[in-house]
Amino acid sequence: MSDLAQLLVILGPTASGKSALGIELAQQLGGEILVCDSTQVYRHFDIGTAKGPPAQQQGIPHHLVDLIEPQEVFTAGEYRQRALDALENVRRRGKLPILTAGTGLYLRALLEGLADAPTRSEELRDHLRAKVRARGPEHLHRLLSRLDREAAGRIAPRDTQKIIRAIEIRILAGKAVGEIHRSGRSGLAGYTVTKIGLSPPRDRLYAKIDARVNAMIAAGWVDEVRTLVEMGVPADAKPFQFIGYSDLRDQIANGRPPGEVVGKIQQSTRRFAKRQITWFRKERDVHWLPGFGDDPDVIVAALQFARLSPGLKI
RNA sequence: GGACGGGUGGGUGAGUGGCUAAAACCAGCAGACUGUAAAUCUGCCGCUCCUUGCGGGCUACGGAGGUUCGAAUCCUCCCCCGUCCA
Repeated sequence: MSDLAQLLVILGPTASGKSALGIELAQQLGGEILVCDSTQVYRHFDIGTAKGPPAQQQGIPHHLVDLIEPQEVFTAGEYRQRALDALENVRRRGKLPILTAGTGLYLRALLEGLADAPTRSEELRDHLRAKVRARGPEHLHRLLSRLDREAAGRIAPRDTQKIIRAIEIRILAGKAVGEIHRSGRSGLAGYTVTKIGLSPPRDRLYAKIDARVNAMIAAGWVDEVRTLVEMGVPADAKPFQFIGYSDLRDQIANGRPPGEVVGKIQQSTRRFAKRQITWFRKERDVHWLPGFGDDPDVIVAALQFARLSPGLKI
């Protein structure tokens, strides 16, 4: 028991104040931040992914940010690997690791592990995607039915992305997805995990999101996008799929005012927040706090809860 | 004052007598998701009742009347909005 290190997780939808709370707790408890966010691992995509500028970080080290270049593809497996390393480093320094998590899949990959499935194969995927273009998504679903009936029953006929992954696993591993999943996965060992969830009221969260998008624009998001294009980041680079980036890029390319797409960006962000909420709802053992992470009451409550949790020596 | 065009569910917008609680899209809500996850996908979406059924009731297409077995759809009057002529 006393050998177990503590890991504090702060989870919640975008704009709920995870970073602010994380920094506050890190200061109070001697911690460092581990970011669990699929977008912040990309370098050069800063404003739109809400990376806190150094001034905001109060000297608290932030890990798992700016790991790769825009052209690279990142995965949950890769994240898990890097997060385990980062976690170990923080622990070794005797600091409290505080994970601020907005990407549910990555959080789960770290805490619960991933099944022993093959990594993605770009060649196979290109091939399968070509099939979809030629014959439609249903064709691919029928193919999956023949290869892995169980998976086909679970995946919607038009969910091409998940169908491709299932076929990929079946072909590369020679086994059905279900079989691989049933053989288990190994979660995070050696840590006592304490989870704090932020769940501000929906209407206030949405208002905050709208305001934050405006603030991002005011902070020079458009120039950031312009620079990315000038740097030669290809239009199909993964991070251009992140909310707002391709909208702004297209506006710039067409010589239209970026303000036109602000409403659309706010809306996409709200919908994204909703999906995060749905995901986190079923996360187990979360101590939910009904406000924003920079709300003094929430900070007090979070500190109190963190101090009570087992294994935390402060 | 006159001539046309139009007023449909939160929005846009189809629908010209029954197959219409009303297409489609958007928004919203709910959900799925073990290697692209800020991705990808699914369901619901007037109110209400229950014996949850291709079930019942109620309300609904600017307003009020009328025609009809039956009207968002036809007729009359009225009220708004747009364009044009005076």
